[in-house]
Amino acid sequence: MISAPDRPVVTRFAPSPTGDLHIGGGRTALFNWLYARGRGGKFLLRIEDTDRERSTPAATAAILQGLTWLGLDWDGEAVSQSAGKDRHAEVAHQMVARGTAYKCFSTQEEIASFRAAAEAGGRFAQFLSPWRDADPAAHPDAPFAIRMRAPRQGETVIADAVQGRVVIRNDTLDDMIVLRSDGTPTYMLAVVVDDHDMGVTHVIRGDDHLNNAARQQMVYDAMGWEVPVWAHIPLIHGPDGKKLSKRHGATAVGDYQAMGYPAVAMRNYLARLGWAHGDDEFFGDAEVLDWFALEGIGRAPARLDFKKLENLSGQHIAAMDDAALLHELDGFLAAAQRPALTPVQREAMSRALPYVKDRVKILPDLIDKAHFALITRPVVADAQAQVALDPAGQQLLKSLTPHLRNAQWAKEGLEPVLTAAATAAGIGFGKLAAPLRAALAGRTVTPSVYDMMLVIGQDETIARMEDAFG
RNA sequence: GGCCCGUUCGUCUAUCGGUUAGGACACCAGGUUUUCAACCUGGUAAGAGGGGUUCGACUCCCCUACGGGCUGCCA
Repeated sequence: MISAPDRPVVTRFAPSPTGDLHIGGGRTALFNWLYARGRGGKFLLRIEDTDRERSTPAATAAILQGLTWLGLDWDGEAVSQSAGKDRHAEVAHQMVARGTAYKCFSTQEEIASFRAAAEAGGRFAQFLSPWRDADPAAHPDAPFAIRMRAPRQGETVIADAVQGRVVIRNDTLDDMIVLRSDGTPTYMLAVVVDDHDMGVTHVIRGDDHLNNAARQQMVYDAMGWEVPVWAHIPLIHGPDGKKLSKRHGATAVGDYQAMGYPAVAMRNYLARLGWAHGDDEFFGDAEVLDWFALEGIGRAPARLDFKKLENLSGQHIAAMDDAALLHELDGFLAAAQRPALTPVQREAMSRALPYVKDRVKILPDLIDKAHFALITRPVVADAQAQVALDPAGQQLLKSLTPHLRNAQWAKEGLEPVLTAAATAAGIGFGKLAAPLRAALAGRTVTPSVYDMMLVIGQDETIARMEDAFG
C-alpha cells in the first residue's frame, strides 16, 4: 500500500517550454491541481527549461496562459528550473563525495562509437563507464561528466499509486549522467533535486516517465531523501487511438478556448478522461475537488472524443449563470480573434442568454442563436426568409400587428393572440410563425417566436413587422 | 533487441471471484413540436485470443497478439 507522507500535500506541474500547453499536459496539470486543491495542499509550477536550446519565453507565456484559462491557479511564482543549476551541481558533487556518483572521463565520441559498434554487431549493449571503479588518483585533468553509481544487482521497486507495484531490474539500467561535462545538470537530476527542495509530496505525471521513476528513485536513495508518492497517469490518444499529434487537429489547450468550449466543461471532460467516480459524468469544480483521488485513475490510455466534450459543454453552458457565461464569451471572442461585443450587443446578449443558453453546445452557437437580438433595424432577410415574407406572409403580419399593440407582453399574453390569428387565417401555428420569424430575425431558423418577442420587446417587435410588410 | 505499462459496447467508463456485465456520449426507432434544437420513451452494442487456478472468473496467474513507453552529456 502506498502511504502518503504526513506533510500537507504538495504537487507540481513541470512542463518544458518548447511549445503550447498540450491538451495532455493540461490534463496532467489538472490532476495535480485537483489533488492538491482538494486536500488543502499546494500546487506548484516549475518550468523545466534546462534545455536552453529548445526553451523559449514565448512557450512559457503560452503555457501560463493555457493554465490560466483552464482555471488552474498555482501557488507562488512559477519557478525556472535553470535558476537552480548551481544547486543541482552542488548535489551532484555531494553524490560524488558520498560515493553514490562518480566522475566519468569518457568522451562523447567514445560513447558514441561504442554504441555504434554495439548496434552494428546487432547488440543493444548499455554503456558501462570504465571510470566507475577507477582510482581517483588516476583521474586525468580533463573534462568529466558525473554519473550515478547505480546498483548493479537487485531491483528497484516503484510503488505507484496508479500503476501499482512496478519492479525494474537494476541491471537493465545504466549509470545515467547527472551532471554534464559542461557542468549543467541533466533532467534526471534536476527534477529530483527540485522536487525535493520544493517539498513535493506527490509526483503526478504522464506514464512516459514510469521508467524514469526508477532512475530518479535511485537519486533520492543516493541522497537519503524521502521518495514522493508516484502516480503515473496514462497519456491521451487521438480519436484513432494513436499518440496525439498535430495531425489530429487541436492539440493545444488554447485551441479549445478558440473553438468555444467553456473552461469548466474542459475541466469536467478532462477529469473524466481516464478518471472516474462511479457513474458521475457531469459535474462542477466543487464536486470533482471533493471526489478526486488517485485510486480512481485508470491505467489505459484514453482517446479524445469531441462529441462527448460537446455534450458536456452544452450542459455546462445551460447550467452557467449569465454573468459567468458573458465572461466566457468575451474570452472566447478574444481567443478566436473575433470582434468583441459592443456595449449595446452585450446588453442585448445578456437579455437573450436565458432563452438561448439551454440549446447550444459551444460558445459561438450563442452568438448565432442570439442573432435576432444582436442585430438592429432594418433587419436584412436572407433568401429563405424572403420566401417566407411573400405577399401572403406579409398580409398575415399586417393583420396581426394591431392585436399586438394592446397585448400583454408575456408568453401567457401573447399565446392567445397568435393562436387566434392563426385560427382566423385558417392556418396552423407553424404557418404564422414562419413569416414572423423572418420579420423578427431575417432568418428561418431561430429560437421560439415568443422568446424573440420577449427579448426584443413590444416596440421593436412591431417595428420589425412593419418594416417587413411596409 | 532488452525492459516496463496497457487491452470491458464505436468512444469514455462501472465492476474490485458469484450481476440478465451497469451508466454516459454517439448511433437507430418512436413520441412531442413553432423552424433548428432541446426534451421524453425504447433499442442495437463489450470482457483481444489461448491456457491455467477455482465450486465459480471481466476480475488472480502464464503465454500469444496488438497498442504505448523507456533504452541520450533531450525533457
